[in-house]
Amino acid sequence: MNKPTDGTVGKALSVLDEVAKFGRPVRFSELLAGSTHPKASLYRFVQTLTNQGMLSHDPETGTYTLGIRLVKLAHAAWKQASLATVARPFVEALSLKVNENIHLAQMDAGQIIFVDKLKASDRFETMAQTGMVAPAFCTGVGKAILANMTPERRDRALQQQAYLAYTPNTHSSTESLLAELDQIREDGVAFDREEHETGIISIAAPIVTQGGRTIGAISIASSTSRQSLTSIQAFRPDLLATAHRIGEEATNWQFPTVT
Amino acid sequence: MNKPTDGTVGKALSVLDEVAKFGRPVRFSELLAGSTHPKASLYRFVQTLTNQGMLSHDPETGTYTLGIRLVKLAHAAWKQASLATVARPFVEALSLKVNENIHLAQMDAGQIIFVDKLKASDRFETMAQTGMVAPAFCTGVGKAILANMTPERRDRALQQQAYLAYTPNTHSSTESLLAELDQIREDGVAFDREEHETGIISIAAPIVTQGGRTIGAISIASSTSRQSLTSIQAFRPDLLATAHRIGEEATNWQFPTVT
DNA sequence: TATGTGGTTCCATTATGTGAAACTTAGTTT
DNA sequence: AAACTAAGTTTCACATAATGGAACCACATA
Repeated sequence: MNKPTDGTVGKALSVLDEVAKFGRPVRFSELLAGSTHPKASLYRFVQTLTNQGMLSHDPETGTYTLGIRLVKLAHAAWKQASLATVARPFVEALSLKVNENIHLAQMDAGQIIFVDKLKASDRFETMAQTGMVAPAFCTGVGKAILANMTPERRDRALQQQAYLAYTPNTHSSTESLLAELDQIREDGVAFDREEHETGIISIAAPIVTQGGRTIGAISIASSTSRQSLTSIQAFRPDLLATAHRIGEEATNWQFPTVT
Repeated sequence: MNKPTDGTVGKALSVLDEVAKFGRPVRFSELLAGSTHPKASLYRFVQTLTNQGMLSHDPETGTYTLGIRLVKLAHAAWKQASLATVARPFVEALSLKVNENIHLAQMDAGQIIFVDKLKASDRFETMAQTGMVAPAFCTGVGKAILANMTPERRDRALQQQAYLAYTPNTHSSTESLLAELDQIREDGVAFDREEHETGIISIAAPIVTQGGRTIGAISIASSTSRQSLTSIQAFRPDLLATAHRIGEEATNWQFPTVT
């Protein structure tokens, strides 16, 4: 579960994950309980992180939460790092055209991270979702990415899957998943057949640079009450076109050679 | 400029800021140029951060960007840490009622960080803005917070102001600022009189817990073409009411005592 | 006043980070 | 093709900075 922990920095950063895992303000002792580090060491980590602004300490309640510096950094990350910025116009266009929810995702440590989510309907809900994580093996975007990664990376990612049975349709082993991945690679798109959440389906396509690197995926998601696995097939051309355009754009989006 | 750098962790984290500052994918040598660390040390930091997912390395171009792990963490931060989550319903309500842009901000290291921004008009632009930073001394939210901090914190924050003249109306010294802060504290609301950006004005109120701690600010922002410094006075009651409600809510929002 | 629990500090030990310098590519010039 | 250059990577002896057991403090509750 814990990364092999490289160096002091690694250990300190892992504390951030611990805090994140709680999802609420957390006492030092609670952290200590779930931690492998001895008291004094953990204490120092928390101290350091706090006056670095990565954690914030509420003296009134004696609790820690993730710090706002993270929000600041993430904003920069979101803007510079990735897909999201480059893809925005295309995603918006697609959202308006098909009038369904669009998800844009990248992979990290075998997990899917949503870097953008546009809801067709609700005006406000949009933001709160960026940064959410989901398992790769049972989501459309996840499978689309897995199917198109380099074999080494895929193997590593597959190691990290947990195969929880979220719904009756969820894959339960690497074997069945691998079979589908082959088929997805051939077909060009992946489907979420209510594998992560009952009633939610999606059609997803990988985003590939012209150099052939898979850098993310985009999906059109809907509910079984609005669409069916058959009807969402209709989105295929628009989805693939959009994914392709984003891939192109991402390729050219190298930083302007300043020298 | 650099924080007093506590420990190895501090140094490593400062590298993240460096990368963020560029706002685009960055070469190792570029980082080295702007860094105080010797080559080998910086190299190790970058290595560590990279395989921690805090940076990401594009082997094709040999550049580094901020990693997605930050986005993941920031999501958690945004949800658990702060204001934003608690304040959401109130902010939305206010946004709908006054039909102007609402900003929600917190303070970090003398800077304003926007933790939520709701645009009255544009349906999409909302997200991209969370995490943005702005100077405290020339924004409505900034002054509202400064005016209501504890003296020690305020002094520290004032040290960190740069007093750039963004517009003709921008404060240029601590003295003039302090005078206004007194008046703001008395009045209860702060105004941005085109001090940060010409044509943009706002009315802001601090968010204070029942324990008396100022934890952020909320503002209604508009353009001089839509509103005037006089007309936005009309928002005062709604703004104050909302700020007060959020303050109350934040006070009670201690984590459920689990033990 | 005792007893316990969560939080903070000490300090001798040693593991870890340090950085000058050497090396390895890859790209450019003579 | 050889000679140069610049960017990135590895090495290694050294000293700083992290470590963690244990003692200590503050504040509850009995």
